[in-house]
Amino acid sequence: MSKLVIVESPTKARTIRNYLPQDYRVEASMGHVRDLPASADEVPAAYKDKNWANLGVNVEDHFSPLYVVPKTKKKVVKELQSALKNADEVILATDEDREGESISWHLLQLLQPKVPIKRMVFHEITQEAIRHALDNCREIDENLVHAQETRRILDRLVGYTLSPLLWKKIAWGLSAGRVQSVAVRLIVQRERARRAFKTAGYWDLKAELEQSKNPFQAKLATLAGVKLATGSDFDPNTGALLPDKRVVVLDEAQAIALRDRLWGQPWEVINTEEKPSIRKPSPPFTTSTLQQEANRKLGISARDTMRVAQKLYEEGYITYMRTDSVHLSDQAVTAARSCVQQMYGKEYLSPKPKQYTTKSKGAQEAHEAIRPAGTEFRIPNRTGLKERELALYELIWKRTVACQMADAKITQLSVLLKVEDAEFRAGGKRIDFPGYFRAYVEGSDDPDAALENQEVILPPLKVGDRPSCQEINTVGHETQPPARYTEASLVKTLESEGVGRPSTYASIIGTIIDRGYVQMRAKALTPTFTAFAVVSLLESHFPDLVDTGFTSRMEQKLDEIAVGKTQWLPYLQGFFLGESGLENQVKVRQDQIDPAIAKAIELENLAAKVKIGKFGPYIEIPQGEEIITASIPHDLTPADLNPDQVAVLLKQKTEGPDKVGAHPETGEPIFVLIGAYGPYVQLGEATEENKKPKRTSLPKGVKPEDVTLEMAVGLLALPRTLGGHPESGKNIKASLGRFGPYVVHDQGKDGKDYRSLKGEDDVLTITLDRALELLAEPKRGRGSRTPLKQLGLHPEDQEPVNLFKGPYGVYIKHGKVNASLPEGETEETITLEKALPLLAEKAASGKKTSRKKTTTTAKGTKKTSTKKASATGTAKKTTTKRTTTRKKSPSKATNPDQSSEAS
DNA sequence: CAGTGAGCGAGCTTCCGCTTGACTT
Repeated sequence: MSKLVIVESPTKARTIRNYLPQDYRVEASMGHVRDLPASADEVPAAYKDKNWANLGVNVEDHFSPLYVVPKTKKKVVKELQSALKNADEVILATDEDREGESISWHLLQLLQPKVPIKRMVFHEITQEAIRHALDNCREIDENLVHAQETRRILDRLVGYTLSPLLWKKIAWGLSAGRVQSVAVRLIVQRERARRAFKTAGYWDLKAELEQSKNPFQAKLATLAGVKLATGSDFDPNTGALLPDKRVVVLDEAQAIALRDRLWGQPWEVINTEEKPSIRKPSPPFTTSTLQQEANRKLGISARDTMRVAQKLYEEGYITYMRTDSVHLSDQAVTAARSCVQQMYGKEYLSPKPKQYTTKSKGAQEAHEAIRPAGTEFRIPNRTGLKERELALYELIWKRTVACQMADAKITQLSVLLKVEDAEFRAGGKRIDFPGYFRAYVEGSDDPDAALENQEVILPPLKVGDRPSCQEINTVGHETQPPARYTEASLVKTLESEGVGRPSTYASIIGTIIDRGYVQMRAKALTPTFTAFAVVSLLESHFPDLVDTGFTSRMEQKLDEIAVGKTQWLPYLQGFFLGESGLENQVKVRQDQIDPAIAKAIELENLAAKVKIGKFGPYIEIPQGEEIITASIPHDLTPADLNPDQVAVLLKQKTEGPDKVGAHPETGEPIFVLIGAYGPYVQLGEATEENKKPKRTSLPKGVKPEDVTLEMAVGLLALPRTLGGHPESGKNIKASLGRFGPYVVHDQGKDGKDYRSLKGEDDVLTITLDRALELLAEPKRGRGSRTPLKQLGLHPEDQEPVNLFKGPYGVYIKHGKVNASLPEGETEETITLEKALPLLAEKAASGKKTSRKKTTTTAKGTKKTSTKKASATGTAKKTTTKRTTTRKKSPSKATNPDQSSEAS
């Protein structure tokens, strides 16, 4: 018998195993093990007919939730159950935050252990900390569990009542939620501000001066005693000059006149100022700040940052990467300080060890800040890490070490000069002591601020000096509209408002892109027409829910619930039930909202009306009696749509499409049109008998106006046969596909071998030789790398059975079936004979039902059958039987008498 | 993929947060 310890992550399990006695077995739960049913096919048969089955919460019965084990967690639960059989004690060691406490509670509910149970928490993985935790076990904190459950239920209620309203009023498959809708709204608000922004121009003067042969620069500061306008005097949102600003704004002519008037006049220094200041190092990384900095300094997306960080964590380089805490353990502080001393010397050490305090709203601080792991930090270039992993580790190392370094000491210099009635200012900066600048300077979205650690030298100047003027230049400025959000700046805003959690920042952006609310343009998050429509609806009917303050108010209540100050049930009742509750509010809106209005988007300066249709956005223009409609290409957002483009779309409909010419052989006309998937060429007109004339999209980069007759004929003739393959004799063809131009070697029943064309290739002119060259290159991507070892051919189909190395170990591959090596087998010991039964077993069990998301957005015309679950009645039944289901209201959790109704 | 936009009306979409999975068609 042994003691079973359950933690959340397998990596953590592996580490703490070393610090526990031999008779302790450590397993990982892999996060939550139960949840509300995600969709209809997860609802157990016994609940299918309940009207709340889909919601997963029985609002009428004390908001009792229906919990199921999701398909992906069945395996983990099974393993935990079998581990439990040999245990004489269970120790729940999940994280000490709201979600972690809840995971422990769910494990208890699900496993129903008959042996003693303990709850243990620790914040550091050291021998001492774990021993201490083991000696100080406690009970599960029911209040904290209630707080989590309240959060979970509230999110479900918001998401699953608002989303259906959007389906009815705007478009199929849309979504709304406490977090995503706030994110989308922020992005839409920013775009609105950009649209409303009026660029303003202002001018100033810059003088090139010289004092004792030392050149320096000065900028016009005041004119006749009045301050000259600078960028900060304009409203960043509208671009207009802020009211009540006593400033003078120069236009170009005035600036030139002033320059000419001042030219040749004597200059005099009238004041000098020296202001000492210090800069303090930024706190160590949290998930959010790491994502921001990796994005700014390394150009890595939030998702990739987390992937790389996970790898570093698993390999023991850094501490846990999903955290909202800036706390450093004592050993971390000591390690950082010893790094400073060794690498930079004693004078660079901060006088005292530094601790930072977390400022974000709603932080739960279950973990440390992200830092190099261990009691001694490994020096980045001695780790053997490469590329992104090295870059990210180095970033983390520097930031952590900088935390324990001395402040930087700077002197700001300011010299005021007078010429006629104008005053110029020269600014300088002297770094008296670089301090932590030696290790780390925080990146910034503002390029000017990135110069933080650079000196600006001024010659020694004193009052009464008369420097000579070499040159005066006029400088024009234009106010810039507020920048679109990037991943980094959105995460920053969400975090500071307390919206979303470390584990979700990276996926929030994925969600709103998947739903078709946002497109990524270079680094800028650009909202779509759908986002405009959805945000308008939510703002006018549910303003509270899409306000950033909603989450902070919720968090406040949850905190009260966690300490027992507030009851969870009345809070949910107040939120959902009654006259002003969400349920009724949605019902009322159901009748009030006119879909025609909800689907329409008002954009100023645009005669056309934009509407959200079944297949995406389209424009609508009244033309006399009738209304003309035209699709807007899917990759066009409100930011791109201007009157010119509207005119083109309109013209195509009224005057017919642009004719490129007549086909040289058939004489049929060829047109260029713009549709939802962008510009395309069409042979002949669409008529009753020829409903679908031949059409081909233009290749990327080709503009509709550049299409020649020759090109159009070539495109319409695709796919083009290049000739036979010298070995197989089968045809090689070139064509355009979903992912751009390609060549294909069609080997009949042996499948097709595809290669994408490279940048320099043209699908219309590519030769057979070049195609063969491309086909000879190995396929890109991981699926077709060279195998580690070839085991031989499968006796059934004579297809190769090979060994590959994946990120999770070596696996056997036969066609599409992958099987991992069983315990005890290695690359050397495995043979074809041993591999065959493994593959057969995998093929039998591997009838994956994982539903593939279509890549089309909300409006996508999904062609795949959505009736998978009901189509196989028998399969469904067995699934339901295996589902461990418990309906249990948390209030009953402490009352064992009532839990017998379960299952 | 397909160049539509009305609507017979079955059955479906959708939330947030915790974790790793096994790749790619």
